[in-house]
Amino acid sequence: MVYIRKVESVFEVIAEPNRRAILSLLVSSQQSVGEIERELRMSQPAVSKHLRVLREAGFVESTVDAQRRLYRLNPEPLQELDAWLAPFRRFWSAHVDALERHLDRLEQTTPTKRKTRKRRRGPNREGKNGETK
Amino acid sequence: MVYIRKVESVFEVIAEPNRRAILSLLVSSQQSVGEIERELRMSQPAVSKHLRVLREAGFVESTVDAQRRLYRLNPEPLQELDAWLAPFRRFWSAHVDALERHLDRLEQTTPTKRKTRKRRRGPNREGKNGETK
DNA sequence: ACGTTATATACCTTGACAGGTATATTCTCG
DNA sequence: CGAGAATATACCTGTCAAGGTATATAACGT
Repeated sequence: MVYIRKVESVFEVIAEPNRRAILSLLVSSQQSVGEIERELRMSQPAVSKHLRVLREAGFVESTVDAQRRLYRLNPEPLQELDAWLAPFRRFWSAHVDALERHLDRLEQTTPTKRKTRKRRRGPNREGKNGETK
Repeated sequence: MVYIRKVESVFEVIAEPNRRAILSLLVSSQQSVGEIERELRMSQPAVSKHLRVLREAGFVESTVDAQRRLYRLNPEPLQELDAWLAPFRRFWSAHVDALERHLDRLEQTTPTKRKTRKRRRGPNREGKNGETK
């Protein structure tokens, strides 16, 4: 029975609601297992198991503090997710632009009160940083 | 037998690799089921089932073209995901900044060649749009 | 050294999901 | 109308993940 090391993808890891809760908790500060257990009202083994998954996928790191383990966030996997989103961001900005052009045309042909129409914003966020992974 | 409408979370939907592949395919243009089937080399029922999940979760919409159904992307669920990422982005930008400050201090105390050190960038992207969702 | 606290792991059970095959449905065209 | 194309659905099955209980491991304080 050859053991295949199960490398869970970023997506599978964050598919689990409790794991997302843990991540959201850690975004403000590091926490011990017991603290997570209490704040999220999960059983201790459950917390430990989710932390293991998160750790093996690189979402969190831990340091030892006597009997406690302090877990803290590691951004890389979520940055990967962010990178994955890039093409879709381009997609939806393109669509917002199209909609705006459409509204602009409507406005031109239908000269109504001509009140508030938000100004177009610059070259659509996610500037040249991010995305390059 | 009361049917509970299973509303899959954005995260569960994109946890499936084939579904992500479909989304990536649709980002460039709309496609029929048959086209997706061929391009991704999946069975037709598999494609239909994934499309059903994607449709019910709002990731895609379809229009009828004779016997075909053309599926196209709908950005909202992915925008939700983008919004979920916001706090974590703040987290990792903060850390990049901390790292830079650290490096700056190192540089000060160790006056070496003093060559290229990138300038700090402004208030960390994802300007006041997005996120408010 | 001992009891206690904190965390990890083993084992088991249950439920969900993804894929396959077969079939239903719907449209087109001759 | 009938054959065939395109898509959806039903049913079945294997796999796997998540949670629970019990237990192991390790470090603390006395």
